[in-house]
Amino acid sequence: VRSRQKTKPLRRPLERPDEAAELAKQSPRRTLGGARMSEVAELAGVSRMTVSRALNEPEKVKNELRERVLSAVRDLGYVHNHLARSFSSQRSNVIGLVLPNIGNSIFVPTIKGVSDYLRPLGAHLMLAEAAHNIDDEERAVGAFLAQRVGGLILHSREHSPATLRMLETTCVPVVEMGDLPDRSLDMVVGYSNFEAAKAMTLHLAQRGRRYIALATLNKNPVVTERQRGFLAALDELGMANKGRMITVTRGVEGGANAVAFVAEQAPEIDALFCASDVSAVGATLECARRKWPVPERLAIASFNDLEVLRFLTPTVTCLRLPRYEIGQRSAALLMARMHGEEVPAKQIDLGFEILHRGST
Amino acid sequence: VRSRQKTKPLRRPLERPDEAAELAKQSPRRTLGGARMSEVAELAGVSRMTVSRALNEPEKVKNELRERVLSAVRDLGYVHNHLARSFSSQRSNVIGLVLPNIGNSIFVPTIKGVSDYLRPLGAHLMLAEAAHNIDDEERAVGAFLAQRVGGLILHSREHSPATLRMLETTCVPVVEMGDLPDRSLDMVVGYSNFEAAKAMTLHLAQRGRRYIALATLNKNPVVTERQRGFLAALDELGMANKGRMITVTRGVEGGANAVAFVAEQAPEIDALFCASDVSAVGATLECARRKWPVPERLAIASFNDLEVLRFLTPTVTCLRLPRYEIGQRSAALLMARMHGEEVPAKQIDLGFEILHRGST
DNA sequence: TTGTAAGCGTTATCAG
DNA sequence: CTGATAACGCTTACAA
Repeated sequence: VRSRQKTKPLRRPLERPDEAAELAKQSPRRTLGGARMSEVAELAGVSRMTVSRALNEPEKVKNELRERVLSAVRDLGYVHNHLARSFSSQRSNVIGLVLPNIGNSIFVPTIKGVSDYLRPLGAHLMLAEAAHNIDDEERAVGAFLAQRVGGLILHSREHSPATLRMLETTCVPVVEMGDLPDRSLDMVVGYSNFEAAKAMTLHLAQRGRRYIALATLNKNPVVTERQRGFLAALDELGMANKGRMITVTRGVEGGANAVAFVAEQAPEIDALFCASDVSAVGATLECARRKWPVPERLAIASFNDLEVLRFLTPTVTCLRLPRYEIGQRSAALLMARMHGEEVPAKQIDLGFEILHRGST
Repeated sequence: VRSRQKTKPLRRPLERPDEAAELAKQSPRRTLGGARMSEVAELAGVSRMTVSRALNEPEKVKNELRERVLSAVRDLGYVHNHLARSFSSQRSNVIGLVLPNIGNSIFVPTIKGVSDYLRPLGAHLMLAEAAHNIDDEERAVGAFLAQRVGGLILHSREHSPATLRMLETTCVPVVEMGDLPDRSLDMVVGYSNFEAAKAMTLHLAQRGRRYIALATLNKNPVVTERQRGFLAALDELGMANKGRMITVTRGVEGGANAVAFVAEQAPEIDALFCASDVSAVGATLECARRKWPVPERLAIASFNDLEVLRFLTPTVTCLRLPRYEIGQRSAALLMARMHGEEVPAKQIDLGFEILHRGST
């Protein structure tokens, strides 16, 4: 509780020392914080603007004054109010990241990539979830725009008309993480699910596999692209009628079930391409349980590069996807835009790599 | 670009239609967004306050007016400015979560728990990383306080003096996620690493294991507690001289190395308690590679309940830790505090559970 | 139930 | 390089 001097304080200062506690109980808690910039200015014997400059553009303030300001900041334990700054400057250093599912570890490297890029720039990250559906995304985007974030990263390809309208009218820079090539809002960073799936399918064929199965989750845009890539590869190989697509549930279990399906319903299949999160782990372990030699009886390939895959027996071939880099580059593009820089490429394809290992 | 009416506009409106683009190039991009509340008010033929009420406390506005306001909001594509709201009301609906390492999937359920709790309340989540060190935490906390978050969740036990001071002077509600019991800043949610480690060690002894090794990462407060629990159990069993503590590197590899260590340096060991992230996976796979029967040659227990553990051969015994619940409860406590509610328990022990499976 | 005026703490702008 | 002042867009407090 600090004393203020105002001619006519509408929000009067507290009179009694215990009044603070009472107030806190009555009304929602406040984010007051400690000293204000004007108090720092007073203590340092300068104007608020000099304090503001000393904090934001130190080089524009003479050494002596800057020292005095910074020491006043320390003495008062002043914490620069970025909320007021954003409000006043109409410019925010917070960005919003919308992910399909915060609970999916697959996105961890991406979040980390974003976070690592933002930190040294003094920017901050807000996280929201849009459970793989357009309306949730609309809510998340709306909430972020309400918070007046300086930029947005969306991990999705589809947006509701209302989302598009909001994005358009607010002119907030947006980066989409997603499949490439893509008709984009503005900037996109990602890799091609089509090309990646195709490349891995070709790899399996090249390793002598004749009957390849693709295991995916229920249809969604990403799954569709991977299926297209898979089919395109088979087509190119003249093996169109030898492919099979199966749908699995999420998790390790899904992969195990896929192997069970092969055993029971489609014994001709000699390669399983697991294009859904951790299913390759389940598939490999299930083969071990059934004492199926991998890759002789069933070759296994994974879409996602999980650390465990390197430690299974046999080690599992997978795609290395640029998940961390996607986070980094998205953040970089966004920050560049937010600082008004020219952004050269509008679509950045970060590619992928096949890590050939024991399972194929 | 919208027109404004001011008697003396310091920040003058744009005159030419292409001026916006020019401005955007010169100066950092702005978060302007579309219409303002006063424009909504004008269109609806009411005062700003009525718009504000219609948005924040709809029940306090007569039906007809509310309809008119909401329809004006739609027509203008107005997005409520929470930045200005927070600034004006000195109250924020954003909370900050500081994690030791955003890149560690272990924290995913916790983030998800926080996020799931906040979403229906219309609150938002900012994420920061404090690479297991006190100075980084200080920076993260400082940044969050600068953003005037309404509350803070810290995943750590130790704080720098400057952090403590900031927290104290700003009076922001804080929840710590961490070890229990703990001398806390304010509120703590977690489980006891000591008790969990002790319980699992007792379990291993009960399963007939005589020489138990504990594999941990390099010393940190959590590791220390787990080691204490391990030693306490051995002590209680009169097996104090039969225990062994080994340090491993992060990742699957660490667990594999632990098994190699047992094979080469300490063959008497018949149980390995992996108290560091995914090391139990590595240990189990390495035993398979060496054709060591588990649990006969080496029993394996894990501290963390990873999904894969249920699918390895044998399935791996582990602790179920309340990671998701910790996120939820932390958020719940924090929101309660932020709304000025009485918070009954200051320390919430969410306990743990031993999931007894094939590896022991 | 609705409206009026002051105020939140900073920065943009312009003058010195 | 520094300072005075208005403005940012909303909410609080109070009056009608």
